Amino acid sequence: MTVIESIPVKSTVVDLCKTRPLHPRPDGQDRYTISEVSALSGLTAHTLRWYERIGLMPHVDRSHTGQRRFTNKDLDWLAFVSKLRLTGMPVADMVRYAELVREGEHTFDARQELLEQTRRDVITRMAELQDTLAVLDHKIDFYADARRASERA
Amino acid sequence: MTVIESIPVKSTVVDLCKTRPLHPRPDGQDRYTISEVSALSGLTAHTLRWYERIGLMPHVDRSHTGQRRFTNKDLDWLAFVSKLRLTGMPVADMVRYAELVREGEHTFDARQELLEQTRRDVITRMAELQDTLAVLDHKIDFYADARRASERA
DNA sequence: CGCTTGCTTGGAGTGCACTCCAACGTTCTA
DNA sequence: TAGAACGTTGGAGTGCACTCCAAGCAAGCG
Repeated sequence: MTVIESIPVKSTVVDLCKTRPLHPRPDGQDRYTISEVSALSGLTAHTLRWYERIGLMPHVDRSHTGQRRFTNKDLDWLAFVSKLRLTGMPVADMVRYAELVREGEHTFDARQELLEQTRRDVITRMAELQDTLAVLDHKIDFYADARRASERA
Repeated sequence: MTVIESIPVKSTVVDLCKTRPLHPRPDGQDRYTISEVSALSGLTAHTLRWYERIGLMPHVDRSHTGQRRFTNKDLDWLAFVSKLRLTGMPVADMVRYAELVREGEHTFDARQELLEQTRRDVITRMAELQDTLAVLDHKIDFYADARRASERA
């Protein structure tokens, strides 16, 4: 009951590059409206515009009337950004990373360092969560025991 | 290099109840000022007052002039609350839990359910973090490879 | 063509969890 | 007993990450 479930560790080798449809449309016909991207990415249209404004998106292509048309590349970037958000990385740091990407290949080292720091933060956070699990289980057991005792009475 | 370090799983049996000084002062002489509690708990004095105001602390004892005097019991509660914070539980939910505690033993079931939901959330979050780790490692490896390639050149 | 739905903008608003302020009273140390 | 350091309050302010608004074009359908 108290046993800590081992988190199923995904196979480390990335084997999903071909197994799921990476892009709804093939390159060349990849011009998505903001609401399509919203549905695909899980981010609201508001958030997509805001990401662009703060520099977390490279400038998005526009139709002849000025409406946004996102590409497959934009979709990939948003997927990566969403992963970074899940790590708990602050938006300001993600903007910093986006700037480094814009600056070109000479920023590879800085980008690697940023990601390695993020990785360390994730490891730390996982250890914290593991600790809280022990406390939670301890309390849950206490209440479960109390229930059993009262049922016997 | 890409291998996911297994998070050291703490022994589940709680063996720390006696091994570290649980309370700086023995019961009976346990009257701590707010700044002492701040130092002991890692929470600021501001936050301690705020916790009391919103009902996340039971009402704290006062000196004859109205200054707060915290007890060992208060310290224990704060330690538990800090653990709950680390789970990512919103403050509003922690206040709900505190209310249940104030209402007495007939809320054991509700408290257990609240903690079990929190436990599920923690497990989910850990899985998310594990996923981000795979993406992070993938990118880090890419940059490391690029560096090795440029060094050979 | 008209209608509905969608997209545009700058700027303002929201919710959370603190964090700080002013103006004062208390406690400790020399 | 002076002075520094600490404590009190209600209420206002901060930083983050969105989230929404109004007013006005744009796009797709019968």
